[in-house]
Amino acid sequence: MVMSSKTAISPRRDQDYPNWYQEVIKNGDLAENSEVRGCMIIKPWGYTIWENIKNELDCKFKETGHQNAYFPLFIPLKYMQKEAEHVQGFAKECAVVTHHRLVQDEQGKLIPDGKLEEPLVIRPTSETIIGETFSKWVKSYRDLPLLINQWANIVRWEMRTRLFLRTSEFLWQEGHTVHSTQAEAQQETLQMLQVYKSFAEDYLAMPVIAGKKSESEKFPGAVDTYSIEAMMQDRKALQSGTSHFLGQNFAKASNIKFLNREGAHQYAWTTSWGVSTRLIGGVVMTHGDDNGLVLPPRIAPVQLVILPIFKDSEERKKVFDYIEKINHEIKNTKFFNQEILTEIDDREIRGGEKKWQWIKKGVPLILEIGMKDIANNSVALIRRDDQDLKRVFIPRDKFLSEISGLLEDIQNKMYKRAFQYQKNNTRIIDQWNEFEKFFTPVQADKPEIHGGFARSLWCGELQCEEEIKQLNVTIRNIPLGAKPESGVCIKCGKPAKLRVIFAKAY
RNA sequence: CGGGGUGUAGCGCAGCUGGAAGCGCACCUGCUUUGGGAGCAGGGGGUCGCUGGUUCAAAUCCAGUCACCCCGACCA
Repeated sequence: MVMSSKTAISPRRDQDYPNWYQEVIKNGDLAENSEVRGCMIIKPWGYTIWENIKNELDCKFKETGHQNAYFPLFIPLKYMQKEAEHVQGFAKECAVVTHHRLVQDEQGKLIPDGKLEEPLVIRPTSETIIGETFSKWVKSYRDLPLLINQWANIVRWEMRTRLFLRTSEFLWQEGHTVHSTQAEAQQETLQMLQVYKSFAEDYLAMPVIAGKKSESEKFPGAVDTYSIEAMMQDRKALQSGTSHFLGQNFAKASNIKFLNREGAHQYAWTTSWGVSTRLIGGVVMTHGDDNGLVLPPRIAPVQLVILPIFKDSEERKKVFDYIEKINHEIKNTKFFNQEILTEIDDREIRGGEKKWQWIKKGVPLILEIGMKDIANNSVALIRRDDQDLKRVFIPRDKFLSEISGLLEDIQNKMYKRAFQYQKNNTRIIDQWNEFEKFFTPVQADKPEIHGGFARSLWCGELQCEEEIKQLNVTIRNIPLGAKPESGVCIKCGKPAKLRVIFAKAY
């Protein structure tokens, strides 16, 4: 079939970004919508990416002293009620279980029966039930710090959903820790934020801005919420991870108390932090191009795919012999101390289509091997991060000695490109009219890609924040480590010291 | 909950002035092809959302009902 457009994905990013996103996921075989409203089916290619993310993060959590545990999916209604702000924040999006069996009516239809005394809420997050548990585990300062992580699914009944970015059910990890002092809990909060930041940058090649959330954007029940914010290619911000200092709010709500060295009862200090399958959406929108997904080598399910090219069974045998040897030698080299993940695609599909499938799946390196290569003792290599997808013929031995470096180079270039994009679309703005113009599309009916991150001064008042929201722009965070400045608020003109990130967001 | 729209093959759709259920993609078989997305030939696949009504005859007309989508509201 002749493609009507030159790119593998249609529409292109500049034509219709949200639609492009959906198409990349479909063509990249990451996930699909399920029959269950708002829920997604994560397909093997997408799930392996999640497993890779999970494995790496899990190591980092353990390196920082955390242990995994598992808590119930069902939360008794009365637990939810314990922290006032928390209830308010989640009440509107809870799935509630009210019955515990099914019976058949006269027509043979199944109907719920056996009403529960107390309804159960499917966890939208686990602060409450973990808090209840921790109150039993923590008796003495000797029990602290308590550093727990859970890998789980959670449910938030969202009105509008988008694959990976916002679904009713999603996968995540939630860390929950208890500390004897405020300072230690605050340090933990920032430490895990840093773990997220370096993971996003080193593994996902996704540059992020770490900072503190404004009062209105905080996690319900938290004292302070911190986030990492990434810029997508439509220049909108994606909150990619959060870390919360919960103060003593949940300790008081769940009665987490301990005896200190002086023998006095004291409420503990807690934190929680999480990242989710949303990160995959972030990878798609940070690196994807008009030919589909582009995966950072460090989380790619397959780092190099080998495509055999032959005409008949005689050639087939020769090509496969050559390929097997090369594959074996590739496996003897390492990438970040791990065996390079290769796949020989021997499916009986025509070569061109096969290649494009891998391009759309974002595999970092594609190797084509045919009779020419055997004759020349070479390989044909395509780099996925090369916009033109040029085929380069290089000597076999040269390729083998360079493969690890090639993957590293792809990883680094992907980060640099994304970093440059973020930088190019971040502006210091100190005039309201410039701010307004920055965030207003030229075509009102069909907005083009516009805006970005505005670093502007803010007085700290909720009212200004609310007024700016009229533009669909919110404070993403207040970057950490910023030098104090004196100036005036972008909106009201009153004295301001905080330079914050304003952006449209997912 | 308001405003608009759509339900026909796995997906995307046509058919809608009533008269034998179709097209494209995907799938299967064969032959020819194979380093930028193959060609030809053949083939499989349907409770036309559901219920009722009008009619000799309903995917088509009418009524009801259910589901989903888009724009608001809500949420980030």
